[in-house]
Amino acid sequence: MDNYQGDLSDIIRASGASYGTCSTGTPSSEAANPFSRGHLQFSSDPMIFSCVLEGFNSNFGDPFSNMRDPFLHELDLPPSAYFNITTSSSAEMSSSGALEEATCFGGGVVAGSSSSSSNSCVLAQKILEDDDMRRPCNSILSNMIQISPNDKLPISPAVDALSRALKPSSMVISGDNMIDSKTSIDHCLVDNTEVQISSPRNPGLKRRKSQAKKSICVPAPTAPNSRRSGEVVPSDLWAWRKYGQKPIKDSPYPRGYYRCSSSKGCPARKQVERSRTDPNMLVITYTSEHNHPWPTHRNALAGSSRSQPSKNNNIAASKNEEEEEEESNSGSNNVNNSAFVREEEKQLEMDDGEFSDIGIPYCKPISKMKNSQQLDQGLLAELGEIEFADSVNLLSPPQGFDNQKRESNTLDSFHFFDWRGDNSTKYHLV
DNA sequence: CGTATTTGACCAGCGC
DNA sequence: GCGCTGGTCAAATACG
Repeated sequence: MDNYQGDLSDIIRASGASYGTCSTGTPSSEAANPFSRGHLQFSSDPMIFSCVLEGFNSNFGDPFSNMRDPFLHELDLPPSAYFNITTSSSAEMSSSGALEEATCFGGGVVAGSSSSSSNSCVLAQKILEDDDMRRPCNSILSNMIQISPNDKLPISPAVDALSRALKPSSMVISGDNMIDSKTSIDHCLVDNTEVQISSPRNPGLKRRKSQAKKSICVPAPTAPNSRRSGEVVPSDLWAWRKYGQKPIKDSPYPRGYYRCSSSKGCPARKQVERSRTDPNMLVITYTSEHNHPWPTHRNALAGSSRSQPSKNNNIAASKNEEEEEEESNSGSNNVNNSAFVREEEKQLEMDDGEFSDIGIPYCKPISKMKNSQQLDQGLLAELGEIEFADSVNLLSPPQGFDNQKRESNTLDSFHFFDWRGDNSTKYHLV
């Protein structure tokens, strides 16, 4: 059981602000490792994407269980390589409320197309197995690729390969042959887009003892998510309690220290600080592992951060966000879609007879779809801005947690990532 | 009143 | 050994 502590790397998240679809695949020959393979695929239509996760539990009954991304056959990836790719919209795209985002952990290939906009932003992270954690679900984010509009910087060999793989309608980011953990490239181009690579292995940051760390970089939410400081921290599935804040040398931004409050005595820590190079990005460093399963019931988060809105606050906050976004995005017409989603999710909730006891909003889990055919374009067109972010239901849970989760099945992923702000997705509430 | 956050103090690792 | 810096503790404070 300890071998599969839930962690960020256990998550697959896919979201589409406007339309999206996601399906899960069956175990392949690598079934022994439920995270052995997976990929996300975006269609050329910026409004539609799909994700296919291979090597996952077949309980989802996905008719596309045997589907494999053709790119998979072209890549020989070690099982220890993990990827996270996030594509987010440009300013123009976000102004219309559109966002594409996908995260794939667990090894394999991440494939997909960015939005049709030439200045779309892609954030990809290559995750390599940490020396200290030779387990499938414990990986270290060793590299980060951020693609943002910039046509001034020279292309580098490593991401030249990336750029070749990143086609307008289909892009593939593969593993070790692209960028390894020792990559020192800072910038390069992909389709006239700057690719910024940063590594958490900052020589200026000394390690306390020899703790394994995983660092990720996420867009900094813009909506206040913290009580006093105004600092905003994207929340995740775990409950974190802030226990300290320190100014960091050579950085104008302080670093916040958080410990897991989901379980008493959990050694998991995370540090949140703004990127020195891009204040719009947050660098989150996870230290140690959780010694407990994911919180399976809202009560398990009793000690969660106050900055994470409670159920009523969630609704209110979401409404406010929608209102704010509607105000800022004059072209957006998502109100009706939101209502539709609520009804849809209400029905799902009733069908499953769950979630009602915890009284919290949740993102529609992909596994609750009767089958992936429900994800056809027509339905998705109505779903509007729904985000398929229920990583827990989407993914096979970590080994050992499977039964527990099936029993409780009340795990809510609402807080897995609370990517608010101009370029973030929106949660739709029940 | 319970809980989360803030913040100064303290501790530990590392380089000189 | 000393100083610097990062990480943690815990009392004070704020919030619901």
